[in-house]
Amino acid sequence: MGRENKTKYVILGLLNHEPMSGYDIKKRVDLSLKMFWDTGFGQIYPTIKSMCTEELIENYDKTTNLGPEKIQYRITEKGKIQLNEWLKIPTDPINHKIELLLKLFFSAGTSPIYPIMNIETFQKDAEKNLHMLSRFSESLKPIIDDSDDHLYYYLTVLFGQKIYDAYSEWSAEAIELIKAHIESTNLQ
Amino acid sequence: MGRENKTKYVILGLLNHEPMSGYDIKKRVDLSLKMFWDTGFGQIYPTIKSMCTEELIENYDKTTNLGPEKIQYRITEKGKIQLNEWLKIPTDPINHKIELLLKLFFSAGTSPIYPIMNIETFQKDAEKNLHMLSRFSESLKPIIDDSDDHLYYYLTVLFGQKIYDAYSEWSAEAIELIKAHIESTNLQ
DNA sequence: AAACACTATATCATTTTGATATAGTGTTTT
DNA sequence: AAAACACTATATCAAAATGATATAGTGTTT
Repeated sequence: MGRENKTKYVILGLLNHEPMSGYDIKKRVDLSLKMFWDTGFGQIYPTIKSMCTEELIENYDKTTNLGPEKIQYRITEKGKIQLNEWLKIPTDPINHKIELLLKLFFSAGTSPIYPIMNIETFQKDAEKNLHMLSRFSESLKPIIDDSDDHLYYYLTVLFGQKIYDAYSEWSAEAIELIKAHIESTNLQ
Repeated sequence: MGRENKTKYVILGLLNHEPMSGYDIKKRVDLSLKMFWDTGFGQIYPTIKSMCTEELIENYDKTTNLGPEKIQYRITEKGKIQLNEWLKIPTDPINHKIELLLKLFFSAGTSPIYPIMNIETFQKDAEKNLHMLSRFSESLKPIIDDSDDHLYYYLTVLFGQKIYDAYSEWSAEAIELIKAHIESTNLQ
């Protein structure tokens, strides 16, 4: 999206922890970041290449021990500096892209059953996530002061809990308001 | 993005309400949708072109009355059908892109002042939005049953209130937890 | 041995982003 | 009156992101 490659920082952040291959990066993103960030191979592999020529990361070890050839990368000093610079600069406000609200906004004059169905699906998804997050939260809460890693990981989990809770609450209220609206317009 | 052009539905949705130019569409997006959807000229103008050849919208009136030439478009029957189809289909879960959390996740082992500063900025932005939204909310609440438009518009405002409230709450708790963590590690 | 699932890298078309170019109009400042 | 500025309006561009697909090896199950 013209200007700044954010995937670069995902790769720097992960490689700052331990050396990895492109495939490992994708797995780690899916496991730990997916709740607030996602990226695919189509972005990871080309970015790795350009980061190598920029010397932010470097080829580490071609572990031809087992399975398909795996190219391991590690962060360089230059890469560490760039990561730390990024951590210090202010962050732009979130740019929300919420297709459900776009649909809702354009749903005036149509049957309310589709908005309601869409909101219900949205609510179910939120509750599924809340369920999963509460397990994470319970296991992390007692150990947040053991290390920075635990604390910051917990903060991302807490964020997830807050927003999915907000989504769930909104869904319930929205459905109620739509149903009340149907009643009210039927009475007229 | 491969696959489906969402901007198409933004244009269909807005033109379904009234005929507009590309510039008008951008203005309307900035005014009404920006909280949950944004798009720029670089997407609007090319999409308008392809939608014209697909006959989803059509050139309406070149109002050469005053100011620069303005090209007005209106939705076609085919466009209305496609909009309604889209409103009926289930919506994919939100794909969050929250750079603040990405930074936080990678902030272990660094000075906590930058995470705290970033969270404070985030909280201030949330509270600014809450302020603005409460004004919208107060004026919309009494008239939600007057029309579908009002109801659905109110629901998007309510959504904004719920999430910015969640953001604000999380920010306060996150800062507290980071500060407590600093204390706790200093004591050891 | 065929089918399937998984690891691993890579590429592609399309969409999105954010910036910039161009040009006319209307208002304010010097 | 000229210059500076703000706004309307359309358009294009490079870079980044998305989501799909291609390719190929490995290991397990049918």
